[in-house]
Amino acid sequence: METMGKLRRTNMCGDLSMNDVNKEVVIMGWVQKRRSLGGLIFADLRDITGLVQVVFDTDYNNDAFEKAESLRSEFVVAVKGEVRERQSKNLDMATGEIEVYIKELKILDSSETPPIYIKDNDDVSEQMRLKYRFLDLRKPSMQKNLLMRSKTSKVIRDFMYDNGFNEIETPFLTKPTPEGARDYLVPSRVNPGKFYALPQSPQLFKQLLMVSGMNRYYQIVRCFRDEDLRANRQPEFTQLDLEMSFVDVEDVIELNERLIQKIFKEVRNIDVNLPIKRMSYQVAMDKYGCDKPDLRFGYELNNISEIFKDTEFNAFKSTLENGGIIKCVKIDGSAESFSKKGISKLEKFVKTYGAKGLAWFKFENGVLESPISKFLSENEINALMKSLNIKEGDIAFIVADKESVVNNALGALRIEIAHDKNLIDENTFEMVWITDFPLFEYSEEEDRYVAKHHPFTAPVDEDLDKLESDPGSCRAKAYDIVINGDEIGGGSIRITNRELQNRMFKALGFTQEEADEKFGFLLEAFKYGVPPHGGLAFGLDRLMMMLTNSDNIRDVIAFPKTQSASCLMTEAPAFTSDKQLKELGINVVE
RNA sequence: GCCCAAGUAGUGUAGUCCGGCCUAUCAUGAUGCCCUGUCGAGGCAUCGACCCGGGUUCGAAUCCCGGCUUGGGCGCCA
Repeated sequence: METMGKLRRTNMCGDLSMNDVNKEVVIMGWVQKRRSLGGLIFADLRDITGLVQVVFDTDYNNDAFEKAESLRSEFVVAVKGEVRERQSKNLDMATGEIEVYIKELKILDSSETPPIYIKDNDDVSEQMRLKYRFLDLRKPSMQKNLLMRSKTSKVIRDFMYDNGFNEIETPFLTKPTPEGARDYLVPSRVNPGKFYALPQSPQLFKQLLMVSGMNRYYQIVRCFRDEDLRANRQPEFTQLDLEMSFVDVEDVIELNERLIQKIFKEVRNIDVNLPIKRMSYQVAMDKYGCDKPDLRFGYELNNISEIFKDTEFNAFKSTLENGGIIKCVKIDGSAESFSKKGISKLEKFVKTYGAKGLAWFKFENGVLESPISKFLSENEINALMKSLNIKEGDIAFIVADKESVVNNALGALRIEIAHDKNLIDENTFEMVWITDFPLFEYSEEEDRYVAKHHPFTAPVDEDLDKLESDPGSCRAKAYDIVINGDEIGGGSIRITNRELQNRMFKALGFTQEEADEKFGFLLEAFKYGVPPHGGLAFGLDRLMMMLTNSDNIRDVIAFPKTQSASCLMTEAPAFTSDKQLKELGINVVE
């Protein structure tokens, strides 16, 4: 192998163009592909900017040609040569109008045959990609994603700086949290038996920074949650976390809209019109069955409980008697595309969300078809047809169950059908703020109210009185930004009054002692003058999925974890030595 | 914790339902040779694989049981 010697790059591969013809250039990079024609060798040279064809010609420079015969894929080389206009241009290639005739070749490193191809859309398994991530990241699409992520961070930092935010770091070694996701724990060597937790978010620290008078804080920060993974969930992920003093809901939303607008403009050259639309939590649940509606298509849900209030049909009757509801989603004019087999697949689909079944009505060739029509009265059928405005070719799917199951199942079904029917345009971005979240939700498992957002979220002013009397109907000063059915960010105005915070803890079922033990430092800080404040956190990884049109979070993270939270490249997590465990005061299991 | 899908040369696959004709298909790759306008280069030759463990059977890539790994989903994710 050789060194670069005195050679230094004058140009990047992908930047060369007709403007460089006849110039002498030095470029360096990886051999994408060598094509030998005997006395003439072509090679595509790759660096982060792209590919350029280099030519080794016996008639031009025989020394370079002879060395080039040993070149193989992924060898690292430095070449000096002359840019020439091509005889036959390759218009599929960004630099296809030119090529570089090589007069000096230095082979800086060789390479074994790579276990995966270095090209996009290579069909290689996720397992191989992750094990050889350093090679996977050589692919243009992955480099493009990571560069876009880098640019997004820069746009964010510029915006935050220009708007008076201060970037302040908060600890990674912090205190286990009682509510919320499972913590990743870190044993303390000098405090045997005690543990730090990695932060699920810097929530309390950023609030304390407001108490400190830092006015506006932000951080692009890693957060950790020891929960099961999904296509858009990693155990460690990155948030743009921000907090502002002396603000209410409108101020936070207004600032963040401008940030979103700027990101989409500068990163993707997409115009986002402000203000972004708003929707209350209640409306979102009623119409879309979830608090992160995908608004790129219709298929709204309809509550049809009223129609069946006196029904004799047992399945509906008992549902209503037990406090459940009946909702449906109507699919316009495509009844014929739903075969019996297709419908039974959808039924199986909704069952994964807890629905007991999926009823349907199909109106085709003037005939109403339904597996349950014989159980319903003519009045009920007519009322249903009328209220849903069912026309020729329509089909409606119905789920009857308790409200959460109905919303869950039909909310997912409308998305599933939209996907099946290819209704979703990947290049549109439908954004919506979801507001007026409930402050609490009831946890059957714990038999108490838990915070819907988190325990530091302020109730809306009008609902303050109901904190004790009717917690279930209290709304929160909380808001989520949803893009294309994905929750991209969320936040709230915080409680800044010690008394109110104590009432909140009480409503959540904490005793004073528990509250003091878990959040004493916050309550202590609240004794000393707290400005009104609130903020928001964006899931940066999910935002990058949007911006890069990725359907998987791993494609926007350089070194992600697998579904079982391991890293196939480093083989983390790993067993450690008994010595290390003993030092940490952890009993060694024999 | 649960459900679903997958695991065959370096890589991607066919074969698996219905066991034997599998000495396992094809593509790509790698290696060597030929070739001065290729760019999905071409031609000739060669190389290379049934996830692990157990079982059924005369016989298992194929059937059964257990496990591991990867992906998707439910629960979970304040």
